[in-house]
Amino acid sequence: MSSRVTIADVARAAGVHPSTVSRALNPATRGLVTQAVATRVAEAADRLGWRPSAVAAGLRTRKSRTIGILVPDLVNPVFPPIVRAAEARLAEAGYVAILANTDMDAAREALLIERMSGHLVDGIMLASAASGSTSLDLCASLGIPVVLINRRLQGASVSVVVNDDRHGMVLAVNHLLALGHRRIGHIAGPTGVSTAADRQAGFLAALAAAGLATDPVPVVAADAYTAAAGRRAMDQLLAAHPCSAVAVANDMLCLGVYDALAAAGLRVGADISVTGFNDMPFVDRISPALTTIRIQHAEMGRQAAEILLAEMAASKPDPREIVLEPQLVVRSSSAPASPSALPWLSSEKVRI
Amino acid sequence: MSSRVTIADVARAAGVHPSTVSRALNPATRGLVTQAVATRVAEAADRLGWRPSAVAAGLRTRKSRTIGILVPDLVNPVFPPIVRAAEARLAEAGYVAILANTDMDAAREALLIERMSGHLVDGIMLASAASGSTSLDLCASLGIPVVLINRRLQGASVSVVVNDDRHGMVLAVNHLLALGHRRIGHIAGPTGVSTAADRQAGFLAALAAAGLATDPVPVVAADAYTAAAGRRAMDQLLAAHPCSAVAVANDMLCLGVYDALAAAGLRVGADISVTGFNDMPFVDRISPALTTIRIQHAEMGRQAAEILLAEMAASKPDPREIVLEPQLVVRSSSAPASPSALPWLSSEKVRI
DNA sequence: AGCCTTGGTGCAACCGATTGCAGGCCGAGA
DNA sequence: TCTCGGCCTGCAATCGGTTGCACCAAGGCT
Repeated sequence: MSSRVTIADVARAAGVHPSTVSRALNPATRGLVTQAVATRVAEAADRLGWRPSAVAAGLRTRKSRTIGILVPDLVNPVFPPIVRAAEARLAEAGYVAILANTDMDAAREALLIERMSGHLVDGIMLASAASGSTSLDLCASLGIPVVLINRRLQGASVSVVVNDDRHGMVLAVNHLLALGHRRIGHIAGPTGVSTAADRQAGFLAALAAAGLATDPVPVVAADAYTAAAGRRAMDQLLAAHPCSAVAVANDMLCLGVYDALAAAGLRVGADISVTGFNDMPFVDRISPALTTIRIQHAEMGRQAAEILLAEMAASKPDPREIVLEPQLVVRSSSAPASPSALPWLSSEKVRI
Repeated sequence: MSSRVTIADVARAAGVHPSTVSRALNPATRGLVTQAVATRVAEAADRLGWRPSAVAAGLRTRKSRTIGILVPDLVNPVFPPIVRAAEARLAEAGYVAILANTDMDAAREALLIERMSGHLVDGIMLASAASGSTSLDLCASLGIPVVLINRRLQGASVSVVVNDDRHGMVLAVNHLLALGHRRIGHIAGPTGVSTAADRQAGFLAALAAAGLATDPVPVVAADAYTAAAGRRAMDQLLAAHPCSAVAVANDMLCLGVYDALAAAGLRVGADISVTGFNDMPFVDRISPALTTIRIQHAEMGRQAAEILLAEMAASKPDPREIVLEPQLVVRSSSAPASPSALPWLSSEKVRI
């Protein structure tokens, strides 16, 4: 009971050598032994209740069938679907996932990577890597394949799975344009983050394509992807750039944007239109329901797992880049622009 | 570069035997070697860039400094805070967490547990164990300490960390009573789940304590903790038990309850009051903001980790039961009962 | 018939750290 | 000065599979 059943026990029971048991029990090497022996061994194994020791095998093979997943903060609703899907795909392939939260702390991240390396993880999925992070170098020096999720990183020669953030924002802005809006503001994400940069680029490109002036640039950058930052940014935008619609870089920011607009006495979806980005859970339940850009979160996790599995099987690095297409989801926070409904916009003229 | 630095390399560099290196590098055994040797070894170790191999150590010690966390579905917003807090506490103690989703599938759960056992997990945290599951027996036979989170299990002799569900529901009902409601319904969770049973018990107890009749019992059980199930249950409740307030067993159910009430033309927080349970993220953002019972999710994860750490250190099982206190959070979905605002309640009389 | 190939199995080293046991050295007590 | 005990350190076995290599038997080929 207390002592584990080993292949030596199985070997004794089946009357063969331990190495034969190993070969018979491992699907990859089963072909090396006679069919008859294989079945005899298999039967002895489960009669004795043998269970493979991933640890022992890992020590010898230097592979643990384990992969590490690093997210900044699992409580951020963006990550659970990613982790979920990745874990599902990995489990299918016989892998287990080690999860850890980095809290966006570089030192902590490095520590976690080293610890995971001690557990011989075969690969690491890095979600929302911070720019300027040395984690990639660390993984490289440890010889661990990496795949970045959600955020791209400058000049990184590793595989990435990201959303087409630029195009997503173009979809949002075009939607607002189609509703007749001409004065559209943008609340950007924190600087140094690829999602923020790409979405802002999409915003400007869409305005330019529509022939709308972007001088002064009606953009305010939030300092984090949080509701509080969204509120502050929207307050600034209201003061600096009167507009009838605002394309926001992130759903979480929108919560704060809603607050700022409510405080300013503006009705979202009536006096002013708002679009978000991510389609995180429950934004269809807030009031008014948020028009936003849906990201294929689960698909991101799945693809990342797929890439890592391929990369671990292959011997060469061969970094790939998967860009997933986002989708516009129209709800009630965006509505046609109607000049009469926007008295605050004409305040300048009124003053004359 | 490719070959890992081992204690043998360090031993050579420091001019001592590998076993001495092991003792010098392991904090627990450092006292066995001379101070001078310890520092010489430590210095050689980090000059060479030695990193401990948890796998090799684990093979020998039969401890992996790894624990498994099993949740039904990470996407359910209840779990991320639990997992997050547990992982944080475990990381502090030098452990890593293996996460897996069971999908409420018993076979899958068993497979995952066996796989984790192969990775020599030192303990397992089981969130929302299904009743009638054999997982506990499996863990026992594998000799793995377990702690249950969120849901209790009948006659299980393992540690648990749960919320005081009964008391939480009493808080909700008392709140509704204080608002003047006398006809209060209950939408219960799926049968066989401890949270559902305990909350329903709390509901009935609170009504009884207030001297209100519970015959017929104004309860409808949802068949799952989902919005869709909530909607169906509310439709049934509306048909069977006219009431001015409904205490719902779970926030997710409330989303469906809101839908059902909207479809029936009833305004939540005006025509009818609703209370939820869990205080999951963003229910303060839905319209109307949900009055609910806050559970200490993070604390649950932290305590579970704490128990597991203690249990692994000790040699005896000593199962503990931690019951955390919930808290009423009043928002806009609950309001004073005013007969005039509830014409639909008096429909029977109107018909006369 | 003799030789070579091929398939199947056994042998033993190996992955990297841990630990019980033995032995050496040194200081203290007789 | 001799002995005993304690403190360090070295030795080697061990954890449980994996795998390169050797070996053997059987079958095919000339």
